[in-house]
Amino acid sequence: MKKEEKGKIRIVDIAKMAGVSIGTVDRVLHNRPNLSTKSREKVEAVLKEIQYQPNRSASALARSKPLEIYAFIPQHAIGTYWEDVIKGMQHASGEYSDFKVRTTIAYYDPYNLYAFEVSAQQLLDAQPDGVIMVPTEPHYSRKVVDKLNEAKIPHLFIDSEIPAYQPLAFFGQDARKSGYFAARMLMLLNPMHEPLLVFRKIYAGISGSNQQDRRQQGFETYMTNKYPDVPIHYLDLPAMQPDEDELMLDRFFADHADAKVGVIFNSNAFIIGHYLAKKNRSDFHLLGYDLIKQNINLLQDGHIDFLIDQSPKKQGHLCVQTLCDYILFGTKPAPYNYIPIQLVTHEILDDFIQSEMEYD
Amino acid sequence: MKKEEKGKIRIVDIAKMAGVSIGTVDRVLHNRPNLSTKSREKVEAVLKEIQYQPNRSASALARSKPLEIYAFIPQHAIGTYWEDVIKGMQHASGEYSDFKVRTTIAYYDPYNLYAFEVSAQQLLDAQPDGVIMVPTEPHYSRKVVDKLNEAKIPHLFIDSEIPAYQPLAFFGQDARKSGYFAARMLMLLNPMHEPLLVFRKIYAGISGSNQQDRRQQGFETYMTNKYPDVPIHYLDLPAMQPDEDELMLDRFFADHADAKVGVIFNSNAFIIGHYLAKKNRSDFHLLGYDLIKQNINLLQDGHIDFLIDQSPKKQGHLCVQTLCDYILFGTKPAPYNYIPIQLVTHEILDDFIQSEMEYD
DNA sequence: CATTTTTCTGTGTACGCACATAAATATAAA
DNA sequence: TTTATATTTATGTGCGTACACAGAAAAATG
Repeated sequence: MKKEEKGKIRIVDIAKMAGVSIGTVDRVLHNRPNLSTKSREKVEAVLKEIQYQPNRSASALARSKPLEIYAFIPQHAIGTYWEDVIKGMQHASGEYSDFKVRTTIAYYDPYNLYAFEVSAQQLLDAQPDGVIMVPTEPHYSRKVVDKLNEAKIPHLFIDSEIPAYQPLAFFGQDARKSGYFAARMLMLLNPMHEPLLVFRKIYAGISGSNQQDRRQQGFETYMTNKYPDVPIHYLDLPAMQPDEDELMLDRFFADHADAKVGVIFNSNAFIIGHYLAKKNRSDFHLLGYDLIKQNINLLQDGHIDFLIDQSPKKQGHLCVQTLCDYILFGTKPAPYNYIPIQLVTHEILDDFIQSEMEYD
Repeated sequence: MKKEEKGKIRIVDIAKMAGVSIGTVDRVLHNRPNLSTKSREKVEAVLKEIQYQPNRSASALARSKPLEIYAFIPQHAIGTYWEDVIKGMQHASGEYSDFKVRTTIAYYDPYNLYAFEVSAQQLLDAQPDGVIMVPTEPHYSRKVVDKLNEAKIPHLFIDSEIPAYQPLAFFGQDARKSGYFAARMLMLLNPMHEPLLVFRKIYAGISGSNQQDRRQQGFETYMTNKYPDVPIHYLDLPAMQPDEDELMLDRFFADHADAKVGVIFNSNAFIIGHYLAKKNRSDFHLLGYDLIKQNINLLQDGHIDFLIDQSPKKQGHLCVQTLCDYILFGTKPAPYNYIPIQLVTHEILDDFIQSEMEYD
């Protein structure tokens, strides 16, 4: 970090050292065609000795075509968590606008195979320079990933990981660990070791997200290890019509009147929170995920005790930034980028909100 | 965020619109001398209509003199918290190296007025373009701030705030809130409402940092409001020679054998943690601050339950970034930038460490 | 074998945009 | 009108990119 300061090596310097012209050096750097093996070797020899760091400003200034980044995101998400992820992406895109970066959001329907494939094809037809995608159902995602690999389009996974598919990098939380941690926090709210309630959201019979399932697994691991005797009761909310929810919740709470603590492993905590507020149950403690508006309100009112934040805007931002740095400057990212598991209570909520505003 | 995309307005465009040459526009933008009132007005009129966003790459490329940022930091801090702050600064500096930014760390002795003034004068003599400083004792800091204002050198405060001095911006945690939150977390570990122990570190009779005091205030506010009947016992460790510590701790713990929970409002939790480890007291719960190496080890061993993280590297990074953006591009920062209060346990520690590595 | 055409390789250079200074012009003072 | 000063214009610089072009080598044609 100190060496380059003074005598920054420029591309002309390399050309001089290698005894070729700058155009030739450029060909090596971007491995473009039309150059002989000898001159390639000469340049590569020089590059090995000095480690060349191109001037990003000059590079940006000179680039002619814009860099097209596509984000492939589940569409059912308007007004929710994904909205913040997208904001973060757009913010990064704005910061890189001098670098001629253009970010496009492409939505897909994760519950409709046919529609999904159509969207995926549209994505590929656009011939983007890089793709950020949220892998949902592994089988669906596989096809897209294969085609991206075939077209040699670098791609990142965000939110949910499928290690076998080997994207350029993954950004998101370690879901199991987060569930494990959630269990510990819940048990702090439950010193009398009363039963725990777990609420789940089921969309059209499908679990919805890998993340939800993995968090639950982590939670169960903790409970099995540390508190095997604490009973856990589950309620699946189909949540097609909210009025049904209330009936189900009435019954569930009546059946487990001794429970004082509950958890839901997605951003729908507000459904339970609203119910608690309506029924004036201030004795019940709830842990949920994500600082979406409805959850925030309930956290402030005291109907949600803990929210685990995932810094969605930061995630979106990091993805765009990482992908651009890779494509433009060859910066290799870490394969796994785990976002810290952040516990938010009403006391410290404001600082989290303000901090994420950084990416607006 | 969409408008500029297509027809980015350049400085020549402005010149054309205003009917002057680019040099004249440049004078207005950087308010340099030697231009008539009429042409200034003409250009300003145009600038008001369109909102000009200079191309940062071109700007960086063209700048001739480097931008000198100085960070003014307490020196007793080697091997501790400040080290990470500095790493974050250097990382940002590296990222901005194409923008010809140079960051220099200047240390001062916060416990020696004379030495402090000498350091401050050296800082001012260097005529930096911007300064990041940690205000310690208000009276000491005042003089430096006054001189910086006089020389019109923009400056930020990091870590500790003195609102009356009105720096360009503040970066750090809301210390009172953090203490308030710490109290809540402690009480979760203390369901039987046993007495609380508070450990303090006193350097040469001086409290050390504003932050420590403010955290304690927040803590006491919470306890007074919510648990006025829980006794709190204080121990001040002069901590000049560690062997004395042990004797004091022996006595303190003996006097308050019923206490199961303790807190220390600075990064010296490891002192208590080491003691607990040595005495094999695994029943005692401890909350401390900062992910410094010694604390991390004890968190992993289970001798510290909670650490509150301040993202020191991120803070350092943000400061340099903010200051550069302000000086180079006139981006006005928010006056208060509160870093989220992050609760770290051994379960989720790794993700925090990895996340901060982003700034290495 | 000489000559033309095609393919390959490498060179030169305009361009992107803001900045800064030298040169040129206009204006005022002498 | 000359000299000094104020104001504006013209131009070169920073550095990497990408393309047009020149030159050389190889292949094809007569």
